[in-house]
Amino acid sequence: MPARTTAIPQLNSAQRLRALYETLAAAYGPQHWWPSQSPLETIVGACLTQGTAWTAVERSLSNLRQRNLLRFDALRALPIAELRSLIRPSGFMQRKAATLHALLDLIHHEYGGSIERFARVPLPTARAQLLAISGIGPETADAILLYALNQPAMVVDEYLRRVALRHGLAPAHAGYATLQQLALSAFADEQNPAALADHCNEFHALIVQIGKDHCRRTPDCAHCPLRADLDTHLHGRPVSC
DNA sequence: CGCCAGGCCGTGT
DNA sequence: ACACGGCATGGC
Repeated sequence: MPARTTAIPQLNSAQRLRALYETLAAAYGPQHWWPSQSPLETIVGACLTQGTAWTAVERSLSNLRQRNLLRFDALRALPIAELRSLIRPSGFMQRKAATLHALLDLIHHEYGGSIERFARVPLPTARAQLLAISGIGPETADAILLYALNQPAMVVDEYLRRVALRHGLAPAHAGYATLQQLALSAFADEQNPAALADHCNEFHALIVQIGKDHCRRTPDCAHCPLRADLDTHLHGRPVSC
């Protein structure tokens, strides 16, 4: 029994998250998220992707793009019924159309339709305004803050929850805020907000990538890039990912 | 056919 | 505070 001859330092959860991040980054490389042409498109995509496969979202975005409607004023002027029909492919169209419209109204009334200006608002303020809109919950709010407004908001999703649980990094009952703090703790040494935002950006994108590849409800851990480094970096004992 | 996808809300315990 | 069903559509 092998008894490791060299002692492997016991890492705390923040260090383990950081190791997990580095492992994913090495395995997958830069993700270049969010896949969109503009902040407005990012916002629309963030709303449309709720509970929906991204391929379906692309069809909706394509509908809008073909009609040259991925512009703020044009999109806001679009009658709600037409918006519904154009975003139909991504599902939940009633709610999503209403949510999108409410969001465009917020940006119009509070920031003169300038996403730029919205992006300069302090993160907690912008987050509260987003969460006040029916249909925008914590994950969508943080996705908009991070990928459209370049704010250092860590996005927590089901994949991160699964990874954290399976690696013993969070209790089973951990809620959104707990998981967000946990993920952020990996970058506690980063004081620069812009640099922190870059880490948040990459981290969430990597989690989604590995999630799609291996962490579905029926996990495929056989070729998971986290598997090779589990023993050495994460906890020193075999754990499924 | 059944399950799932880059969630959120309202309701019932 | 948490669990659960509904919301809609399309890919596999």
